[in-house]
Amino acid sequence: MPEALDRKGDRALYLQIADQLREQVVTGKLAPGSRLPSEHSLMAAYDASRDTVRKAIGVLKAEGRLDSERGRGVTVRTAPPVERLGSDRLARKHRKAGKGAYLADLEASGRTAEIAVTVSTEKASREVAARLGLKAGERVLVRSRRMLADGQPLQLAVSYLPLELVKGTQIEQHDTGPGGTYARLEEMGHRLDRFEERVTARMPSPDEAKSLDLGPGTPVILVARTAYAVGNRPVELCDTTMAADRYELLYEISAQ
Amino acid sequence: MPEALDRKGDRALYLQIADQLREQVVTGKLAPGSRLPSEHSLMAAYDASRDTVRKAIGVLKAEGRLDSERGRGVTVRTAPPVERLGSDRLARKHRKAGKGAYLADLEASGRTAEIAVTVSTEKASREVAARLGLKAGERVLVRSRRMLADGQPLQLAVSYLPLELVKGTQIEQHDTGPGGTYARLEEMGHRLDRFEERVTARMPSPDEAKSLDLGPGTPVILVARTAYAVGNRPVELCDTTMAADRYELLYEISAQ
DNA sequence: AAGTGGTCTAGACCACTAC
DNA sequence: TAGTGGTCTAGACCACTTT
Repeated sequence: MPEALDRKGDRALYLQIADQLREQVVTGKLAPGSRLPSEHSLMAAYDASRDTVRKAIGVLKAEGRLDSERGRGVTVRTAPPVERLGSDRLARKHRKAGKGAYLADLEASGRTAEIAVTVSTEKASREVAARLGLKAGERVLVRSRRMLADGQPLQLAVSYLPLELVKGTQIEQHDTGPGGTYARLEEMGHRLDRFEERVTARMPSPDEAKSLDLGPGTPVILVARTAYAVGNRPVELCDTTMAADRYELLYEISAQ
Repeated sequence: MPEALDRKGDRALYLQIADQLREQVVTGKLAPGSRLPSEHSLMAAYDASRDTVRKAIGVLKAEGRLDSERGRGVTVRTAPPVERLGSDRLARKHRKAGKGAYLADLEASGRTAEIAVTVSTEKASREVAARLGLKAGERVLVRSRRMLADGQPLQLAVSYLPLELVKGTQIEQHDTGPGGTYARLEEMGHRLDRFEERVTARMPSPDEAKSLDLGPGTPVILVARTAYAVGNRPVELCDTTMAADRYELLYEISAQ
């Protein structure tokens, strides 16, 4: 089955083996969910040492193509279902009456959704202060959320609001009520005008990987949102960390 | 310097070493650009084998925190400059007269920019046909670009346009002229209405890593854009692949 | 009990960089 | 030339899953 390896050339043995395995994965010859031959078989098939075979497998794990489990073997990773997150999710008219948009959308698609919330206050870091237009050291309300769908974690979100703005309001509670934080802000007279989202991606820290249950080779998408009230005052930040293989963000842009 | 390792516990030695090195990197005790002790020194410091030390370093390379070069040593990766890509880059009024927006923006910031373009025609794949509202097998014009700034590759972009729409126009040329493809389309009567961008991220293929000159542990951001003319007809696709550590996308969203 | 992947060691040779 | 990281091997023990 394996093609011949070039043992004299420049390209490392383990990279050549990785190339051959990758080829079989991307062409579907090794179907998603199927098992690879054991390390022992691959050693024999390629006449290579165990370390060399393991290194080849490690390359494909780092690319997010393979998973391995002790005692079970190495399998081709299956693509998880993808959430499409439209930019209209922030529109006023889409603010769900009953629960937050996250819960409503997911349960509409027939899945169980959970959110774990912790609320606290702290002094604004230099970065948070700058983004909210506060003086460093002013206090902010911090709402941390971990969202799950069907038991699987999908995203982590941390919101920051000027404490002076939200003290004594329902935004300090675990449940911010129908329509969520944004609905409460508007009721208080802070009519929202626009949102700004900055998007990038990177590899997760071990903590993030654990709490999002990320496989190796899975990056995270970072969305840093600022909500501006009419008059251009920033009233909320929301930094979201999501599993890149489980999300697709959709933005509409006018040509004007 | 190194703290004691737990040689009995559950956590693997190489992970404990990785933890200690990571701590030094994130706190800045090991500054960006600085060199780590050699593998030999680390072996002695931690009383571990070379493979174990190398595995610890490998963990941090996969996280995008360290780089290594044969003969030179292991260094803390320095953050590259970040391009901010605003969604207003697509607005009609921002269409630069002289050259494409990419070149104009970069040279305005005092850097040298290059684009390598190849143009061809091919039969639309099932996916491209679906996105462009064509029948599978209809021909499309394919424009592939590789953009560099100061010699460093920043992004790869592939555009697809219905051939029937652009046959015999300047869009088939390497240089599409002032204002680029979108300006030509509008001159031809296809007034643009809106763009849709779908954003996600994943680890690069080896080919992508090579042509974007990506270090290990650096994901790519994928932006799949569809340009719609008035009347909701899709007239162009543009799929962009960019180095995640060199880009930040900025979107403005109305609260309405 | 047998088979799987996970960790760790020791040693060898090589290619590259810096001096 | 000395020192660095890159590759490859061989063998050992362990933790876990499957049968």
